[in-house]
Amino acid sequence: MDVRRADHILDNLEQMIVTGSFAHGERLDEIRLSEQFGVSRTPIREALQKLVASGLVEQRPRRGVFVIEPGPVELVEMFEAMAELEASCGYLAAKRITEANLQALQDVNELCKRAVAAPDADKYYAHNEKFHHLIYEAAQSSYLRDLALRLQKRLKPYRRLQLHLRGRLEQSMAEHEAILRALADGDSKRTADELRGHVAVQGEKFHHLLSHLKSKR
Amino acid sequence: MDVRRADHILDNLEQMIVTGSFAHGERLDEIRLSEQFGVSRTPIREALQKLVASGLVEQRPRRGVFVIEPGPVELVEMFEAMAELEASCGYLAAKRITEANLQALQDVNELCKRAVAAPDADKYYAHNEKFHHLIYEAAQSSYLRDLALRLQKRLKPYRRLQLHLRGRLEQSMAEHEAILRALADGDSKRTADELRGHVAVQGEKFHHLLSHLKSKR
DNA sequence: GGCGCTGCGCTTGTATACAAAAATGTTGAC
DNA sequence: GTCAACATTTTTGTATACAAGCGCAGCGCC
Repeated sequence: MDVRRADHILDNLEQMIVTGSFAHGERLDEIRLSEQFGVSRTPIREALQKLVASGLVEQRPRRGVFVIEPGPVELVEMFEAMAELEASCGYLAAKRITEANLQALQDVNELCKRAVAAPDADKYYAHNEKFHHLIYEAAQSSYLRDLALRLQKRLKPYRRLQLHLRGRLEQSMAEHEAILRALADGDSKRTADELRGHVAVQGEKFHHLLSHLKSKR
Repeated sequence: MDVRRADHILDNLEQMIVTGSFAHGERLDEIRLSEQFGVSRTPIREALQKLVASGLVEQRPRRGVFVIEPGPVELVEMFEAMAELEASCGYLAAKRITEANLQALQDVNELCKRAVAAPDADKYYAHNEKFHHLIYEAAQSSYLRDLALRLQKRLKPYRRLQLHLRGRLEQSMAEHEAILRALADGDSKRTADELRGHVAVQGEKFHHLLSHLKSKR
């Protein structure tokens, strides 16, 4: 089953952090966590190290590890980087995509379209994610793909927030269509631009959402 | 001094791996390393975990960690990703670069030019690195900058190889000039293209070098 | 009253002991 | 001679014990 307890703990902690079980800047107490998970400090520390490496927490020597709640600036930067990574994947994908890949993308996009028509935001979210994963794959560069996957995962909780904005689903679909056309044409620059815009708009929407929430208080 | 032994060990191991102290696929023996460094297995394991996270080694559960010697395919993919990251940084930098940043770039480029004239490959290498770092900074996106820095560090040992190819220094300088012109013009797309080409050519040269070495055997 | 010093407790970092799984060597049957 | 099953050894993963630095309260000094 769980051959290594540390791996299990890592997944749990990751989940807890992204779902906000810890306050901003809170110290992750090794002893408390070890009691909570029913293991010794060793596997806890192992998991914490990996969290540090993944960038979810910050380690201050001899002080402990603290959860990093990225501020607005960091988040905008991350969305920006995501836009660039997607643009890069699209740039390469346009040159290398196979008929089969393109067909798969169109199929997934069809599913997206139906989710919009429903409308079923959750379903759309899932298919949309698949759509982007297919583009990462089509770029045929595992290093770039892994970068994109990692950052996408990191941004997941924030991307979800802005999905329920009115009209966003329809707009997103239109962008998908444009991306598909560019890919089908094998136009790498246009694909890159369309993808960059598609992701950047998410960052902007998110930014608006943030300022909105702020002004409300 | 060395408040945490594990950090020191990590740096050493990193160095040893990139300089080829270990054979391809060799298992990093925890006990041997702990004797070698004069510490217990605990800090060794901690360092190994970080190496796993950084992608220099691979961990197979209950088997140990093994050094990953990236094959030709992986290396080409990494150079490709580097080209894309640099292009992205350039794209953003062209929109955001300040006069001061631009001047700093031009100054460093002047140093590069002198190193070429000398010719001093080592000095050129150092200044060239600074040149690219300045571009990462000018992009004003710390996330993207960190990605670029990490991959650049990873590719360091391979990039060095192809620096002594005849005529490469002069060609590289010409590319730098083109990049600077595009940046000065604030032309983000041209900057991206120039940078992509500049880095991609390194990857290609490296590829040629590889096949050359292979055919020689 | 404010400030710095000192000692105690708490937490991290490291060493060692133990458990469990994989690698390896040995023996015996065919 | 080969192969498979078992025992031994080796190595990873986890628990516990110990060391060492940081924070903070209490105390004295200015």
